[in-house]
Amino acid sequence: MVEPTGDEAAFLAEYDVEAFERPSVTVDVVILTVEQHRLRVVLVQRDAHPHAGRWALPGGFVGVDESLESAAERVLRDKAGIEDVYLEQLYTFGAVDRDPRTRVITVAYYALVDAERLRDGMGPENGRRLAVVEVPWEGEAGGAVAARTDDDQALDLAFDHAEVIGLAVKRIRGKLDYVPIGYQLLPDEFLLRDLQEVHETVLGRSLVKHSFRRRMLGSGEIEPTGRYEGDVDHRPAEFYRFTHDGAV
Amino acid sequence: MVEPTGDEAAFLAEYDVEAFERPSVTVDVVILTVEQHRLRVVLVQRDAHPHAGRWALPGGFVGVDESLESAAERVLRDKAGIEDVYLEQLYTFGAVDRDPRTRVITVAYYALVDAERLRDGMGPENGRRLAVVEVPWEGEAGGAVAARTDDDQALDLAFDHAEVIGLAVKRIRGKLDYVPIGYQLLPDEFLLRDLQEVHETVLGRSLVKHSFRRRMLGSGEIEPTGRYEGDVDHRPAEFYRFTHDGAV
DNA sequence: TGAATAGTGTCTATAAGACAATATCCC
DNA sequence: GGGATATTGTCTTATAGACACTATTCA
Repeated sequence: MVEPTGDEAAFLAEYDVEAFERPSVTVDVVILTVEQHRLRVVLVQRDAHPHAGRWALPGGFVGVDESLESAAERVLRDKAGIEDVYLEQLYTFGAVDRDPRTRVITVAYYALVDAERLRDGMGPENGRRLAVVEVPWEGEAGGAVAARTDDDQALDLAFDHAEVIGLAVKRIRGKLDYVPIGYQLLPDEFLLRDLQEVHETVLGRSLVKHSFRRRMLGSGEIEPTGRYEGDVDHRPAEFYRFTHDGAV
Repeated sequence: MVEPTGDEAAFLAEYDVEAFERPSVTVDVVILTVEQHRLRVVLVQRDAHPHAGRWALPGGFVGVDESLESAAERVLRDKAGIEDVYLEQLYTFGAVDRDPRTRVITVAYYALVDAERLRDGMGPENGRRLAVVEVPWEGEAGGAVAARTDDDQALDLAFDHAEVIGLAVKRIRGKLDYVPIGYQLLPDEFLLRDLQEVHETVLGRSLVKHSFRRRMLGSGEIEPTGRYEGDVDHRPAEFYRFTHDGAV
């Protein structure tokens, strides 16, 4: 430890004039889920300028006494009413003019949530909705995506959020192949058919059933529960659960 | 466009009290290279508190009128004397206490550079050096790494930079398998032996020669030049170059 | 029995590791 | 020729797609 004066002087010397004016820092969260074979994202409608009326990712400013992850968790809790979900940092967007008001750097996170946990309060009457994500590119090409209503009406996205959501899609497409993240989008017990549907929806392409089963069962990431679906007019499928062994 | 007053009012309303005090934002760049079968990183010695004397990643504050990427390029130019290199954003570190002076959020980037371009001015007498990165984990497990001199002396790393460098190693280990980034660490023309050495050094494990050749040649990412090494006491190897076709 | 979906067998193609052979240079 | 490294051949194993077959439920 050194005397405060020296500390301060050294700090100011390093902190050059150009940087004296500080950018604002926000977090934006791409909350993704899969429902009805469609990839969906939570959007909130802006009521203030700029981009009033457009749809944006839930976000908020980062307080000086909270970590980035805490800020993202706060946004999830306050703006989407969910807690304890898979949450990862995505990318930090820092173009100078991305917010017309002032310089705002945003640290984007993405969350994966079981659709059942997002049911409540997601109607447009609350100024938020679960929009359909339309991905105009294949594989992991990347790029902006579009948001639509269930009736296929286009939703105007605010700021650079079309790019942010696009990057989240690209990221999870890449991760799906080697990290067991599919179970974040499903309830605790699920059918292999459901898991395959989630994978197909995220990847945007169909998968070969037998290969998919072989890989999932051979990975040790899932295990049969011994319980079977009922009330169907065909052979009932078995429920599986994630072991969480392969993930740790 | 709306009248400035309304704009300002709406902005302030959104910008709640907690966030009034803004964090500082910096960029830190993990400049990696491979030399003598060792992974290396550019470090600069701190002369001011905190962590005076310790070794840190080159970094700097982000100006309010420059993008994050521009800031990272400025750091590369000013603190390492290099330009036009492979540069990608790595992760944003935002723990509340990661800098004891004040709240500093840092956006980390990593750069991959051919060792030949880093030769000049990298002696410790300039307060910078090309340190050896020692990775204590296998595969993509991740975690902090250590920095050492060529004589195996440990170098104290400042702040959370051991974690930052570790994440950069994890990231490029993951990317190496499906993105042609090896050529960023080599001159324009190279031997397959050199490319394999770079891959082995980055991955921290040895590779099977025949399989490596098959994969690289079959990928279409590299092509033979027709030129061969000389002055060796064995069969000379052919030089190859990257096609840049597979990358675009 | 027929419709529908679950779950399995098997063949082929592809990619990687193991092992070995051949090629080319210098001494 | 002998030593050293480059380059190629071939066998085996593992994995994924293609295709087909069996299993189970309900109407």
